[in-house]
Amino acid sequence: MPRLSQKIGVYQEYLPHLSVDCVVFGFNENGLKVLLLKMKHREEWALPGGFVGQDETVEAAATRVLQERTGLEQVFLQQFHVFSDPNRSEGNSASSGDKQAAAWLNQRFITLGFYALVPFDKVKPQPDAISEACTWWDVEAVGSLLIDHNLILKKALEAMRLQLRYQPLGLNLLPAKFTMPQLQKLYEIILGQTLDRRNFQRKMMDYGILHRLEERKTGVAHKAPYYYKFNKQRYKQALKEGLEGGW
Amino acid sequence: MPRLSQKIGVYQEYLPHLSVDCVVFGFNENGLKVLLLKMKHREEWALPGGFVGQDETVEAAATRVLQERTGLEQVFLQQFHVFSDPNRSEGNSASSGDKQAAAWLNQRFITLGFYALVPFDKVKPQPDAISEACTWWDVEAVGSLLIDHNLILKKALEAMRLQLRYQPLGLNLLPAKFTMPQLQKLYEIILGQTLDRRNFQRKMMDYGILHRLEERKTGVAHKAPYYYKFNKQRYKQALKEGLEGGW
DNA sequence: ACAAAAGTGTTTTTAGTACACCCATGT
DNA sequence: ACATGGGTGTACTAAAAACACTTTTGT
Repeated sequence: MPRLSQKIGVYQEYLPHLSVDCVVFGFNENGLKVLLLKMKHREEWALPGGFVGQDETVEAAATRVLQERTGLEQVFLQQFHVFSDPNRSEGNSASSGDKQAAAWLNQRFITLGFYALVPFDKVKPQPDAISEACTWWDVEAVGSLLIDHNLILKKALEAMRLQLRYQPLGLNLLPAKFTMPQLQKLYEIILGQTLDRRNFQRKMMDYGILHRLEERKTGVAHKAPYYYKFNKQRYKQALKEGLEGGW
Repeated sequence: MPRLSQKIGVYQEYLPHLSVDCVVFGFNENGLKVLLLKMKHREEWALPGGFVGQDETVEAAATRVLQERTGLEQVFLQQFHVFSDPNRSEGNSASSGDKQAAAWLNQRFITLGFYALVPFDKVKPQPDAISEACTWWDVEAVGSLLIDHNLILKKALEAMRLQLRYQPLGLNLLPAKFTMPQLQKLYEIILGQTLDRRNFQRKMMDYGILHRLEERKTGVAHKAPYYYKFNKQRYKQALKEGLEGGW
């Protein structure tokens, strides 16, 4: 394990040995998506990540990473696990022309896993300096990722599913106005099971976190569904106090 | 914020800026207890904590801390939150005769919160080098703790309560043989509410994680309760797969 | 014998599931 | 007009909560 002299170029502004990795979930008609980066000179894709400033909270660091990759200021962020296997980056030594960068990147890193729920359409994916691409991937279609990022993704999904049991979800994944079938599809995809349309609607309405608009969706075949909005006050209250009942 | 030269005496074996704090819960007749340390030259009590070895997982670090403070090898440990406010140790500069120690302790620390569930009677509380006492405190009677340790304790309780909704609990807090009223009291204390004795018993038995012994408690007034044991196989299975129903 | 605590059983209520019916819209 | 998807209501079922009764033991 290489030891690290703390002051190496621009990296001195960060805490050594510590990184954040963000599992950014988005949602569109085709399912649940996750934002991935294609590193230069590498086959694998990776989760967007970054480091923690000397004077920054880990949440702020994750928010900053998210802002840089998605352009979004306000995101729903959730810590879910710390990954600290000393060999987690095994066989992934960074080889860069920049010696400082290589020294920094070859440290042992303990990474803090965050997951984020973001509105798919509002995201403008931006690669970072060491990446050549940044795009959405269908969660089902994700291949082999950098180091332990597959594990991090798996844990993020588990954490999100668990959270869905007792917290509302959707405010940060759906547009401001959305239809009930959209919301249902989101739940089905996250939970990995189909749900009864009619029971779903009733249960959601019973939670009291939704408000139905007069407006209906236009330009659709068949009966036009209503639009709904979240009642943000009740939604936030439910985030704190929890919902009852599971799926 | 003081910068840190990494190599300072014995501390070079640890990762800088990173600590673990353990909220160790125990349980006896009088309620839920938490293990606290009284620091030398300080008024406040503190959670047992430590640092992460250069080549150690954070779980191993927490386990090591637990082993040192309680003598226990096998403990139930759970990551629950990362505390990273840059000002969390505000007004708590360490003043030690040992300059190296002071420099180390005055770094900014991001701390990883763990909670542990341990068998109260089996614990032999051991103060560490910088503490003058290590004892159990009733969770309800805990006063003002060092830096943000009150917050860490509060979050640990919340995390434990949440986990109780979908996971079994008690194997690591109760003796091998225990009575149903004991188990119920544990649940009541953790949940902060009273439960119906009869419904509780039925629900617990329906989970299928308990096995009733022939033996009954002796030397008690009134009708003697049976002893129960956990079925460890089913218990561990339930830990993974979850229990249904909340409280 | 009686008060207190424990074990077992039943009723009531609530929440979850399954399903039937009607409505609206584009083809 | 009809196929498809959306909205509403009702019956059925399982689980949770409330409650009654009996048993045991020390005083």
